[in-house]
Amino acid sequence: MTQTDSTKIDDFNLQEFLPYLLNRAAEESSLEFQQIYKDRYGILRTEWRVLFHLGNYGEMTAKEIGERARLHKTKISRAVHRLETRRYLVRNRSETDRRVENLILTQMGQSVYRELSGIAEQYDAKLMAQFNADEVALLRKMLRRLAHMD
Amino acid sequence: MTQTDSTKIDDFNLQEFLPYLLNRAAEESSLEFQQIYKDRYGILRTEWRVLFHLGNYGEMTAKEIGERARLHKTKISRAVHRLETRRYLVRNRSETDRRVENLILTQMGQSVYRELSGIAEQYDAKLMAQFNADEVALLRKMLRRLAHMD
DNA sequence: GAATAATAGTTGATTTTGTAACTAACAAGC
DNA sequence: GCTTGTTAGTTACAAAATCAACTATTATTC
Repeated sequence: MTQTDSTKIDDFNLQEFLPYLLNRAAEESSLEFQQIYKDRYGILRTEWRVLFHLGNYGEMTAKEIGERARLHKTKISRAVHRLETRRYLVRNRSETDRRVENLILTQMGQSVYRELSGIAEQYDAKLMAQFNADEVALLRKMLRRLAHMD
Repeated sequence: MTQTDSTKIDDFNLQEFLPYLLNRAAEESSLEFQQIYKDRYGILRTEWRVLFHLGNYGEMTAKEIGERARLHKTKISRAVHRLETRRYLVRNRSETDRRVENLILTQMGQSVYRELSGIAEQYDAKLMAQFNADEVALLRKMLRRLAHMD
């Protein structure tokens, strides 16, 4: 099927459409890493995000994680429940506001986080290796801007 | 929660981790556009991808779409079914191989595609406007590489 | 300080996805 | 030309995501 096919409608080029490119790159670049935490620890994408937020930033509440990771509270709630069941974290109800619970990684959770963040670092290095340092720095900057993380 | 918090475990920085950045940027940059095709035409992400492949490349089989868009055949099958129900496309069984069906956008499908691709183009322009042309060209190139699209 | 509104988090119903097993058609080997 | 293997696409069942309604607690307002 070529560009000159009679059924081609307009001049829009999907291959250049930024949201599509971003999604394809995100899917592709996550695939391998995703497989590792799924196969090895049986955790899902959302659980990975929660685990990494706690490991990376330390003790937080569900709400704080939701804001930082841009995850909906129901997703967080279920992810926290599963991580708790696996004994990767414990909840600590706030003394000052009994609605709030502080989430804390257990020894086991920390150990899983450390192992996975090590693998993540290696994986990241491998991805970056195909570009030069300036390019990677610019890429990160642009992605942070697009993600409203700056 | 700061970096110096006692519960912080290591030196890994989530904000710099490429797969995470790519996912966040992809989610964020798709959100607004996604809302449009969802609210206006009631179609899902996978259906959007199938529709755009057919609109952009012309008549194709489910298998070809799957390869190009990196979508699993069950996803395609269901998306095609729904697009067919909405009368956005028709199936045309191949004469030479009765297993294969060529997928063709109807007038209605083409019209929806044209409207959405127009919106997509505007949206893309808006996203790019926050960077200069060189930066955008490099970003696209790097994303295509990461997505194995080159 | 009682009534109302707002917030943190959970639960349930529905939709969507993922995995595997399936059907139908074609291809290859003998 | 019949058995075996492969391919295109579908379907069934389980797992996960989404959305709205819910509980419990705190904040606000009169």
